[in-house]
Amino acid sequence: MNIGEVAEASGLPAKTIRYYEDIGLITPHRADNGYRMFSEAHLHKLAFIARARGLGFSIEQCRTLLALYEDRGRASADVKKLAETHLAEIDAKMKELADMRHTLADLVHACAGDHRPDCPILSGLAASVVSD
Amino acid sequence: MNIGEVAEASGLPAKTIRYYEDIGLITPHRADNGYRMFSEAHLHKLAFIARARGLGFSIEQCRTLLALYEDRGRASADVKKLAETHLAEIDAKMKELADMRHTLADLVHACAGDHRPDCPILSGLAASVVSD
DNA sequence: CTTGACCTTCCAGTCACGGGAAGCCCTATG
DNA sequence: CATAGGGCTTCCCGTGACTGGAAGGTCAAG
Repeated sequence: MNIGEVAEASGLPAKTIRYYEDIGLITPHRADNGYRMFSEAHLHKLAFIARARGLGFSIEQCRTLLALYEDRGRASADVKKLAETHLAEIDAKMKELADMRHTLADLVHACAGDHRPDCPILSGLAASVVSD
Repeated sequence: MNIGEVAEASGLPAKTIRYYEDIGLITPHRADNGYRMFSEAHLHKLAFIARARGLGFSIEQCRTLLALYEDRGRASADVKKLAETHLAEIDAKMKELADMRHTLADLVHACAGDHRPDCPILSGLAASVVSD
């Protein structure tokens, strides 16, 4: 398969697939004309990566996941550990966002949102400092 | 004040403050020796930016917020609108993370996490494709 | 006079791509 | 057989918001 076909089949843009080759995630063969040639196994890997990325794993985490996937002697504990690490990252981000959301929602709630200039959102951002 | 002092006082790294000058968010004066000289008003602005960034506003949103802040004739509706836009962005990100978290937590839950190689996490990422 | 802390500019790297240019390859059609 | 189109190639730049580091000027203390 050419890159266009695997792009279609995997859902990844061709640009992204080339990038993945650049950083050594996949190594397609080359036809005589220089075109990349992908096997079913390559497509399989790309789909794997696409799903892992979709779950928010970083490229380096995907690299590790792929290595574990291809290692028939892996321990599922290693995979689980990586996934739990990522889960913790997600939780941390969610908490950060929730904190932001909380503060911001309060400010938005307090703001009249009319034609007048006084605005609790701006006051909140300016915080304790008085004037300038 | 020198950059070190405003960095300390605003909580922003000196590097970041120089960057903010680069992109035109602040324009400190210069002493004869070339050092940046910050006034109280500059510090005030930096603290404002730091808080807005802390709430997740982008640099460009901060630029707009600053302009509104300094416009005595602004309408609070404009500020509120920007804040609500950002609130919606936060909600979108939270939903994305929640979806990821949900799927990932299911996979993690299903994984024994022992010395054996069979792993639902990897199977889940490999999804419908059979083998290679 | 030297040391060390501070300041300056500039360049490169981060992460994970995306846009676009310049040019080769292949197929179909007139 | 020429050409038009679509697909493929490489290469380089840009994104956001910084961060790290090198090379060098400045200042106050001892």
